[in-house]
Amino acid sequence: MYICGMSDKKVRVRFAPSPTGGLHLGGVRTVLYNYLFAKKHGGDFILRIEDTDQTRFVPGAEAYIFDCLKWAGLEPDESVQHGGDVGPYRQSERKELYRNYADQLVAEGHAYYAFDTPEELEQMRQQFKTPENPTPQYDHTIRMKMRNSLTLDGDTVHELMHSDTPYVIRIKMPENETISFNDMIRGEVSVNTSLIDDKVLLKADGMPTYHLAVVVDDHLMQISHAFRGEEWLPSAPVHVLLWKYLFGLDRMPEWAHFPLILGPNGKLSKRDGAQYGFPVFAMNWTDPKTGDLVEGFKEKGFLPEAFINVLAVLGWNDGTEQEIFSLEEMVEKFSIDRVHSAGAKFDYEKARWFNHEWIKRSSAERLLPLVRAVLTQHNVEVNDEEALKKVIDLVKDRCTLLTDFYEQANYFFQMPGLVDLAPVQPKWNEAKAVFFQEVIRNYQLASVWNSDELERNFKEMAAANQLKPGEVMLPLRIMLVGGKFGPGVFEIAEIIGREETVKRIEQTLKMLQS
RNA sequence: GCCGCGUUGGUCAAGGGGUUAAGACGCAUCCCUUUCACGGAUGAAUCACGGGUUCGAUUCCCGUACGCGGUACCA
Repeated sequence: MYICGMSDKKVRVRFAPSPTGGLHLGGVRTVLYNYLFAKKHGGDFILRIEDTDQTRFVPGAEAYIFDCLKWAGLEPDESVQHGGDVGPYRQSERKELYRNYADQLVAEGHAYYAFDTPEELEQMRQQFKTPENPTPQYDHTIRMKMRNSLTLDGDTVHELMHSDTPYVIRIKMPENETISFNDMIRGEVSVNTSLIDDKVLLKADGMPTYHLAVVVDDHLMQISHAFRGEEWLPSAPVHVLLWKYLFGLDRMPEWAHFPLILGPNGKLSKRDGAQYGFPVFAMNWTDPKTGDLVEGFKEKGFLPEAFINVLAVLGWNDGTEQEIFSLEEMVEKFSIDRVHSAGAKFDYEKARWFNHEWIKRSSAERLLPLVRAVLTQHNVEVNDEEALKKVIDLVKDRCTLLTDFYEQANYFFQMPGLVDLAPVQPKWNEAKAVFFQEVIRNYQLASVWNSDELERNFKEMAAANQLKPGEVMLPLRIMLVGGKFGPGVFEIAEIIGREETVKRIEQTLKMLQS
């Protein structure tokens, strides 16, 4: 899907939008680790997005990816999409380039032209299919039985190529050679070439496959480090071979393959999110084809700081007990050899915990615009910014997601929508009603309006009425908040003010009377 | 099927020949709090299995099992 590399202290991320669109956890983490590595080594972070496969390209995906990364705080220093110092970057604009290298490989005997139609390939797979080998590959054992420039005579090949016959260029995998390379995370990895098929390098439409493109681009763009997901490990030997044939192994970048992020049942998928009720994409994504909306972490109420923190720690740690890292700290402490080699299961509960931690640690200032947006979404308009800040400080400890701020803060700015009388009603009596009438009178006359004073007065009155504070505290809370939650009642009263406090007590009193 | 990569509590994980095998999430109990949280304390729970090597293996080696990935004119 993507790969990253550094050259001249510039990290470039090759990024092809996935066919389903959406930017999932694994994708963001790959970018994050690349970003951290780049920054750690004092480089610039340059993002390059490609239209690698136009037939599958999802409209809008490109802008969406930039939006996600911007939200996550991984904004590129420079985004190169069309020009740039080693551009062009769009695969379609580099078509000739790839073609030349592919032809060079053919000329040097490392690749060949293949004319087999999709039907013929399918036929081949059926024909050679056995219980031991359910998916026959186009490899050294069967390539001499197919229609290609190795089996056809020169004239036929020439004729086919100059007629309209579609053809591809395939790599000619050597027999029984061991390809080994060093992975920065896993150490030496080796594979026998006999086990790998003759991968297509150039498709019938003239576009390169990932295998050819990645090698050519990394060379031309002077990439020194290539980091990508573990799903690429099996095809790495093909890339190594291509490097050997085309540019020399000594110029090959260093490799690192990151572990996969797993869902509750294996590889994390979009379905897991739907099934288990947690997001898998960074931000909301609507599939333009199906119209399906997949909820993102942002919209779910995650702080970007928490989001990247979760991701960073899912497969990496600095060796200490520290778990909460800011982006800056991660840059400082990140090292590729502390990245794990084993896949990690994503734990949504722990992700929520990280968010809770970040909310608790964030200033009211930082949270202000986000909380205001949540409230606005629920049609709660807040004019007094200072009051909102106070409220945020008061309730942030009990918010796991940003969206929780609605429930926890809305009653500071409007009458509680629903007042839950159930906890109060059974034990309600005339004595309490009388007491609250007195509270109203007292509060209306109170000379000072602050929580300490209100609490003192309240308790004195309770004592005078021979009521235990516990008996009347809960009713007061229900009156002001509407439910059994929230910070101290008197602090709430202080913030919402005399008029509003009295009004709420009166209203609830009426409801309890009837 | 074949190939590759993995395997420390339910999950994320530290450690890497001799440790009481850290810590975190979650869970349980208690304390604090006249609400809900926060906070604090305590607890249950782990080296996949079998063989080596070694005085000693969770750690090194080999098998097995399991998981994941790959096996496309997708990336």
